[in-house]
Amino acid sequence: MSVTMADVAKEAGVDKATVSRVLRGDPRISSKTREKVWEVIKRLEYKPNALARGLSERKSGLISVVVEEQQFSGLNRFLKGINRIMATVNKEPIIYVADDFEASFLRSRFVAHKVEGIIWVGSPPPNVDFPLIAVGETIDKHVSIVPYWEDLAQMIIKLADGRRIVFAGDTKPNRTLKVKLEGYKGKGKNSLWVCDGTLPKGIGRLINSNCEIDQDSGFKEGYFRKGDMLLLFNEERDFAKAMGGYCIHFPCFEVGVLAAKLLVNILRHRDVPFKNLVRFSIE
Amino acid sequence: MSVTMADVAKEAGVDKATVSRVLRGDPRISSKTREKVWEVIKRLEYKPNALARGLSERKSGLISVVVEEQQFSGLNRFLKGINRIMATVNKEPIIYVADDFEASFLRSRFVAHKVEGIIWVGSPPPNVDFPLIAVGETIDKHVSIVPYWEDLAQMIIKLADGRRIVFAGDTKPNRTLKVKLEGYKGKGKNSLWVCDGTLPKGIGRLINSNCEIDQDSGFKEGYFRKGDMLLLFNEERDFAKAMGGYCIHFPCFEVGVLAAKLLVNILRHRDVPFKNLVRFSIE
DNA sequence: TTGTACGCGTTATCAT
DNA sequence: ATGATAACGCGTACAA
Repeated sequence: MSVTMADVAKEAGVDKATVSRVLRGDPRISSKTREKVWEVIKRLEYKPNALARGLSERKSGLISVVVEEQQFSGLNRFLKGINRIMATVNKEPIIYVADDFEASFLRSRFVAHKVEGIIWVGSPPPNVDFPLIAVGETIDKHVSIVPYWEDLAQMIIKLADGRRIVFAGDTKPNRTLKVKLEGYKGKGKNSLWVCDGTLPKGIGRLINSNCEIDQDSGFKEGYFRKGDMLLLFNEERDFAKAMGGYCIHFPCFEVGVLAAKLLVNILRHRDVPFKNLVRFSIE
Repeated sequence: MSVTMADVAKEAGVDKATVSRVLRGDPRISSKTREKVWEVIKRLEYKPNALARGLSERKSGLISVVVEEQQFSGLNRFLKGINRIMATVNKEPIIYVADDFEASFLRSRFVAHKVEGIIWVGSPPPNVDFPLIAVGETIDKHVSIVPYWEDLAQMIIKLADGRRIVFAGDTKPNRTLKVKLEGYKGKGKNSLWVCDGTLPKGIGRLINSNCEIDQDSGFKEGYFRKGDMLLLFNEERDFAKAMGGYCIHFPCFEVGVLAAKLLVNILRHRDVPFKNLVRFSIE
């Protein structure tokens, strides 16, 4: 049996209500009793029961983080960002990596636990009746955090400067980015190439730069020419560097912090910007 | 105001207690009232309040997942595994990526929320008074899931067969693995080499296999020879393949499932194996 | 088979 | 400035 408010009250010789007031920093409590109560609280190592508090206050101190996209790399940094903020406001994040789950299932869980708000990475279902931060897509009627794809595409195009753009590595560009890059015309045709599975032949020559390029490769797929621009993502920075390519970086931690802050502000009924763009960087 | 048990009771013309019993599958309820009650429950979309239930039952339906190691790649798969199991037993995982947090802080949160158990990736503090599954290290008096480093080291050594072992890529081998590999002696000295930052010169030649190896490189660091064995981790499988190296794979999803199952069994007071080894695979 | 009444640990509304 | 008491929503021993 853990120590309750009643225990503290009895030990301090006051009423439960007084303990509650001390705990919540009620100003109209004499500093004498306040000190006495705090002393007992610490001595008995009393910790308020969040369930009882929640039941009484009609809020749980729980928020939920739903991550749809299994491929979301940098999840640890993202969650760390969320933790960083939520810890300061005494809210615990319940996590769901949800490729598997029906929206209705999740909803019933959230309703049951009186979750106060949701951070949803991916496409939240329509008509969510919780405070919601959507990460990744712009959602009508919800605050959203969206990668600034347009900006990224333009950075890439500018950097490419006519060279063929080649994506390699385990993380591939998503559909949105590919669409944004569709307009790009480098020299020759096939000015954008997303490798799947294996690295293009010839890519090693970037490193051994004294070698000649395959004469027959041209702009054909399957061959990497020295003039091509190589692009990788987050985790493969070492390879990008080693191969003289570029690495696209998405600030997952910062986005986690932002999402958490936005949600906290919503819970406090403050105004928040509806659409929040996050810039990539290219290194 | 959400619909409560009392609402259901009134609507169905029975007592709250009866509704509660129906909900909990109490066998001594007439099938007639049971059906009636279920009908109302569904019609009103009644969802039991987890806070009230928890307060009454003295358990919250919450467990916690603490991930210490910021570098833990495959976190999404791991969490997905945990979700998969926990969803079947109606437990919600609270997540903490905890490099930042004091153990005492975490403890107070867990006590407050009446967390039923913890899955801790990394090194849990001593004297945790929660049911605990430790992932990554063997902890006295706690059930643990540990990577089978010994086995991995031996697989690597066997595969290397005298070749120099070279780790490249953004994910590096940890201390434990390096220690296990210390005994390995390949041809020449420096038979193990962990690249940091940039890829070794010469690595590209693996792909362009018609090139000659740098004559002056020998076993010196900074140069990759054709005879070397290249090793990468999880996310960099494409590169490993492309470069004729190997990729070490740790089954994060399965470990998540295992951790969750073990914890559930502990909560049900079943016997569980104390030390659970998880094998790597090399592809 | 079902209803009554109390307890779970807080917060909030009255009093005093 | 503080105490008494009624919610909050559910489970359960006891009674019927």
